[in-house]
Amino acid sequence: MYTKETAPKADLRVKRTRKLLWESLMSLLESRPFDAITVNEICERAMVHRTTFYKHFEDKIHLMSHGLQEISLRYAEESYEDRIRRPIQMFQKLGHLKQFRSLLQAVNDNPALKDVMHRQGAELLKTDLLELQKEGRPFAVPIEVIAEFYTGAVAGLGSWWLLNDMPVSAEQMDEYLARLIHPEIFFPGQAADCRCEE
Amino acid sequence: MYTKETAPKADLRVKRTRKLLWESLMSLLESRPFDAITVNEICERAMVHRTTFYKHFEDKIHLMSHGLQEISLRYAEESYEDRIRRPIQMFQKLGHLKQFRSLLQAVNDNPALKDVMHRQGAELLKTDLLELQKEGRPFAVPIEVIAEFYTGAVAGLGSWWLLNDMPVSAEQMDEYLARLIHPEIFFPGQAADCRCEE
DNA sequence: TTGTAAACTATACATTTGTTGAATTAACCA
DNA sequence: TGGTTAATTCAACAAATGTATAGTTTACAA
Repeated sequence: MYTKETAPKADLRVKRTRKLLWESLMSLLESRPFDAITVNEICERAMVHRTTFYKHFEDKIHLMSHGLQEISLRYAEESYEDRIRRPIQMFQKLGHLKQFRSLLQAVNDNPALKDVMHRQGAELLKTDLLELQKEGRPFAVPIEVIAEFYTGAVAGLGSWWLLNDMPVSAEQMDEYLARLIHPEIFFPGQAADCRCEE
Repeated sequence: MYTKETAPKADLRVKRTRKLLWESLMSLLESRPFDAITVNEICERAMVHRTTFYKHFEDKIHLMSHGLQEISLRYAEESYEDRIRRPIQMFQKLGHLKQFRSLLQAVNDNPALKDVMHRQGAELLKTDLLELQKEGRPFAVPIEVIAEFYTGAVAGLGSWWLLNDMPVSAEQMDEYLARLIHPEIFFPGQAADCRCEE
């Protein structure tokens, strides 16, 4: 593998090859589930030789992972509060962009891809929490534990929601989430709106 | 495939074949990760022809899934309260049985297997919650949503814990979990011990 | 005990995956 | 613009997966 994920000063050819492969995969996903797509097909449509593919990515999972990473960077530009409070809505907003509908579906019905997304989500959340901790917010539990807990919960919920064809609205899902999550987790001390008495 | 998962009146040969395949896989897992084990090897050690394997299971994931199912049936005999309140400890107790150590590890580093376990866990929890609901306990959120939320959270936490070589004790993990989980979820109304002020 | 249905074995095949080594092409930079 | 380097292509290979078909064995029950 020449350059793998990290491309310090990407050659024009490298950028083009990756772009073609990614677009090919996205286009194939519109008609077929991820598992039914072969590396060969991706390469044919991208007009890139199969050995070239393997010089960039270990397998199609890593191609997806690479693409998801880039999307998640864009996603990370949203405010922390929005990400925390309305994760399912954010998620859905992404899914509404036509280009991402089949992508989300693909991720959701492939455990390995779900795993990739889970990891990316947890890392993102962890850096956010670290930031808050530096600002002096007192967490009763290690932030790494919080990140894994919350990411797992949201991922589980989101996965179920997608798998069942979104039986309720994204707003409703976030509302459920707000009821299920302990306010102390993200806003320790200031939990005036604790729902215990509700 | 002759009989697949459901064996109404299992032939002696069927039972034997499956037992041999399962034991073979378990034994191989002690020396190699799941992904490094081939169907061929499982069959060689089990002294079962490869085509026979495929007549019982789609692939090695399904063989594992079948075995996990049986273990999870035994696990389900524990009390509801224990399962809910000390999931990580239960999990670990299982891992302490020598026969299950490598199994847990195998599940944890294969996303597809984690997914299988997640689904089994969620189903188990859902039936428990349904039971409680029938007894008149008022849930503020659909029990299916609770089940997915909690299963995801516990799975995320457990996975992280195993992946990082159990940096803290199982008791400590359950303690963290108790702090992170909103008491209202499982014990609505009776949340006298709400930790909001803590 | 014996017939039969089933479970199992055997052989052969098509696909996909991932790798290797050598030849070719094209981006870059001096 | 031309030389160099790195990316890409090409051909060939090994290993694993999964399937199809035909033949053999064996558990079970009549």
